[in-house]
Amino acid sequence: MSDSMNLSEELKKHGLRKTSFRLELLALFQEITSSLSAEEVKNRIAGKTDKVTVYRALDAFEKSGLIHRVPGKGNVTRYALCQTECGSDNHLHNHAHLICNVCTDTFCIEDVEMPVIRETNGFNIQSSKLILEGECPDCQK
Amino acid sequence: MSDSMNLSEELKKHGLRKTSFRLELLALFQEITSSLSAEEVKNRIAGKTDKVTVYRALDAFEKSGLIHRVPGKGNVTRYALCQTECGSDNHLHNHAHLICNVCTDTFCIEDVEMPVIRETNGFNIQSSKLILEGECPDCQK
DNA sequence: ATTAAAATGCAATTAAGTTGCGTTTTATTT
DNA sequence: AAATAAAACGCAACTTAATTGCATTTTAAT
Repeated sequence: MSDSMNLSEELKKHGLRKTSFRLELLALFQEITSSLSAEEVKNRIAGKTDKVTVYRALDAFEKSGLIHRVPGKGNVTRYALCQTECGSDNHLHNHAHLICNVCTDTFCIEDVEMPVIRETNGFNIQSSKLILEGECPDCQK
Repeated sequence: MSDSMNLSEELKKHGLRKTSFRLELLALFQEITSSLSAEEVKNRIAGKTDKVTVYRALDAFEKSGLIHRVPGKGNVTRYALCQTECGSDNHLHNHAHLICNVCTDTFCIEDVEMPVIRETNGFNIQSSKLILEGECPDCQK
């Protein structure tokens, strides 16, 4: 999405209402380069917000095409901002993900070429993810 | 692992004791072509086995190199038999996974070529997974 | 100013997985 | 075959992530 569009317009465009929490949430996703779990969101938002509100906002953001789920370590759901223009209908994320084995953060990257597979072993393939696990620059130091 | 080796020998080779539950568990993994969650294991084992026993057996099987974690839908851990010869030290699974969007089962496949990436964006990569989501042959019908 | 839908907060609940601990079973040694 | 130590098991309780129901508040449109 364009940088010229502000947070309120961005929410509105995706059919979401402008509340102080959701403005802060969108700003948070825009400023990070990686991804966030519900708990991390809760910890990074100023003021006390109920966890249910966080979960519901993440659901709403995902459904409306603002953020998408990314793979991660452990059984916690992580989300990252959609780099491409997504909507509730088109929401495709065939890109690579880098997971750091040390800090467990997940980064989306668009510049690693994805293998294109439409069919294999009788499966018809609708989407692909490439997951690369290793050490992120910060954790190598 | 060779088919000529029976279940007891297989367990012993991996430093695990022969119990009726673990024999049944190993047989179960050998007969399925896809993967299992802890709950699915519990449901498919004859007789009542405590869930803690299932979780501990899955941990032990994984650590000893009999099974490995596979990616799946939702936040549940799934396991599949190791196709290659694994041990507690060497336990590498850089292969592709097929996840069915309908039945949510995950299949490991060795015949899809994996991209080889050693380094990107400052990350050094230690392992790779390719996840292909679509519809399995059974669910297409 | 009115109003309906959306968003929030609180309490309670579910689901997956874990921990502690006492008992049973296995495999090894005598 | 008996003794023994480690491994495996079962039960109860607990933790963590996420969900549901419901009443209240806020937003945006009329």
